[in-house]
Amino acid sequence: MEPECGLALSARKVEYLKFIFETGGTVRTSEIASAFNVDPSTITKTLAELAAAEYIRHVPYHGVCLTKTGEQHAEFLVKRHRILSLMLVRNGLLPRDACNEASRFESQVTKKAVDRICHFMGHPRQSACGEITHDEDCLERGRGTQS
Amino acid sequence: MEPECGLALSARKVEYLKFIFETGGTVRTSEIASAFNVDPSTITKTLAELAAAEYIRHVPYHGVCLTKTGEQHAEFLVKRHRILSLMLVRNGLLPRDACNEASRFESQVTKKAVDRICHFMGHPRQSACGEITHDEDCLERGRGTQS
DNA sequence: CTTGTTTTTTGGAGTATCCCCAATTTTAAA
DNA sequence: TTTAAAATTGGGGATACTCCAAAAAACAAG
Repeated sequence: MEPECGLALSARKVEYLKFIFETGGTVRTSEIASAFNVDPSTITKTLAELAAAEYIRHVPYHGVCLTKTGEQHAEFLVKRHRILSLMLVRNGLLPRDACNEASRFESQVTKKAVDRICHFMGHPRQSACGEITHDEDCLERGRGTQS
Repeated sequence: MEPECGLALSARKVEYLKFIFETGGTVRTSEIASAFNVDPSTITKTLAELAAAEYIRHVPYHGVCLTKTGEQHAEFLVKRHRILSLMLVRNGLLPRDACNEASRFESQVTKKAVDRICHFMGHPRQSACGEITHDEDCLERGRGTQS
């Protein structure tokens, strides 16, 4: 695994991908556009990039859905957000603020770091903004493995 | 105080400003360029922007030094880095990794959040990467003040 | 005090990531 | 089948980075 694993997507793309994941199924351009208050044409362009990277399948004029890869990655993105939010809450922030701060910086935090924080916190199931599910990687990591 | 206080500078500018602060006195373009492994012309341009924002004074062909504002801000930047690094160490990361992760995302963390984390951690004097000094704002914040 | 080396700056250009508007295309409902 | 809504395309702009080549300034040595 590359050391910078988890930094492939920009902050904005992370937000869009999480939104698609959480909405579920086929998501329309207009849904994303209004959720983030940006012009639909901006969404179309970003979706094209996410599709090129094979995170989503885009049927023009109909909407997008996650690929298998996209879904796995989105699971990580959501977990990362929740682990970081929880860490902030456990370090003195209000849930709402924790969530906002995390959204701003989470795209810059590696998977390795998230797994270690997760392990340190005892693989919690509940965050400030939703449930946390744990993958194999995460459950293994953190004890002796400094890689 | 604006809610987004602390987000004025890009990640790169934060790094440059911290470097100028930590080097101290008058810093030359070439010093910054070699420290970050970028072309000197890139530094000249960024310094022009930092000078326009009045964080530094730039005497062409001679170097830059911090303004009063720049120095105060740099103190905050260094403290933010150290508080976040320390939080990561206290949440399971190795000091080196904590420092690297923090450098990547710190530019997106508000002063408000830093003050609360700092308060929560008991205004520590020592981080993974240096001493921490505390300002008035920080010592006041966090108890009841949710602003 | 002038030549030659080093440092810095200027000007030009490219990439990436955002964003919006206007016009066109497609879909879907009346 | 006409028409309104949704989506896309094409064009353009902003910010934040980056580098290279050429000009300018500084400085040291002779």
